[in-house]
Amino acid sequence: MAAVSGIRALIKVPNLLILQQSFRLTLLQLASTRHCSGSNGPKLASDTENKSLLENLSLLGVDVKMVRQRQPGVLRKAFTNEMGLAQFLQEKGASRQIIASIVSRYPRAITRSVEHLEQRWRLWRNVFNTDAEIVSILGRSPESFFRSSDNENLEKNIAFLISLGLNSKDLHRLLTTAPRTFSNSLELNKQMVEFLEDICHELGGNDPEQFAKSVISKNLYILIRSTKRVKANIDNLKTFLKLSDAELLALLQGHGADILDLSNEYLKKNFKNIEQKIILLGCKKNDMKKLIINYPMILYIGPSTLNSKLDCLLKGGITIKQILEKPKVLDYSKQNITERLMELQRVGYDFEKNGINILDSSWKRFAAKIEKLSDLPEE
DNA sequence: ACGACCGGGGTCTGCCATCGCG
DNA sequence: CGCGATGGCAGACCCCGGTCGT
Repeated sequence: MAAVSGIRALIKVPNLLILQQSFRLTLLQLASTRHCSGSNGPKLASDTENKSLLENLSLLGVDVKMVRQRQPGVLRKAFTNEMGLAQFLQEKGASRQIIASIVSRYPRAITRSVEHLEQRWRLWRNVFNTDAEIVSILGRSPESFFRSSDNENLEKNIAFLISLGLNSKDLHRLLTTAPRTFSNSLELNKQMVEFLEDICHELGGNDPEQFAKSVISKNLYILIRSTKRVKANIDNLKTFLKLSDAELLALLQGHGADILDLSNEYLKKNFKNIEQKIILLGCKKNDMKKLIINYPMILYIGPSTLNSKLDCLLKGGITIKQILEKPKVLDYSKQNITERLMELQRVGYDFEKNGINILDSSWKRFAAKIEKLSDLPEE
């Protein structure tokens, strides 16, 4: 123990002095030289936290309690690069608060060298136009950027995704929406793509590559789901609805892609709920198939939300038959539906005569319509 | 001029489990 | 064993407007 404290003291003293004088650059260099030793010596002190590190983190405004809770091992490391990281991020335009928040939420970030960070940043910049975009994603999800230290893998991933035919706009949306995709191992991403291609093949599709690409661009989360989950959902859809191969393929290529990443239990639960609810409302079991094929996103809506939307529509004078014909009206929030129904009632809108398409339009169009109806003399 | 049809766009992490390695 | 890397999970919609046929 004594020997270890000695080593700690050697590191600690210069750090403190330099910090007090605010010579950040010097500290940075010091930090990176500390890195090079790559020693595992501190094993001896595996139960002790690095005091100078703790001090640095406090200076940066990091929530040390959170760090301790998330990745306690990081605090015991002798060699870290918190100041280098902080400076790096600051130069990219991150505020002090953002930096503190990033380190608090993903402490391992401070183990990356500046060279590593620069390389990784460059790779991300292949997809993003500005540093600010990247900073905003790091603020949102530090883990996505820092969890992997394998830059080569990242580079290969980007190349792989491009090779699938995804253009730069797709790539941009993908990395913005599901940044974790890029930290997956290349192998994992390949597995999902191959899985999708196999599905297409099995269902008699003639362009598996196009199919995979289409599913990915429609469901940007698909690559961060397990093939196990996606497979179970596909199997369940097929069984529940007794779909033919061609029907299933069409569903998956269309809006059905979105529901593949629901958790298996949630999908089942929602399916059962829809079935129960519409039977309660006097529909037949085979209305389900048409309903879901026409509007797969209904499976996305949880039981309480869906039921209250339906009740709301029914109470507003719309029939379940009309809803089955135009299920897309369920796309809108309950709030939105309620407000529209009130407006429509005010102007005496006749759903039986005019249908319910008015509910499936933008507010702008809706308001214009209402205005026109209000101006019209009552008959 | 109007409305039905249809597709697209936004948005999504933070935690735990497991494995391999030194 | 402890750590880093990686896989996997639960969570649970909403809104807009181009276009084309009439």
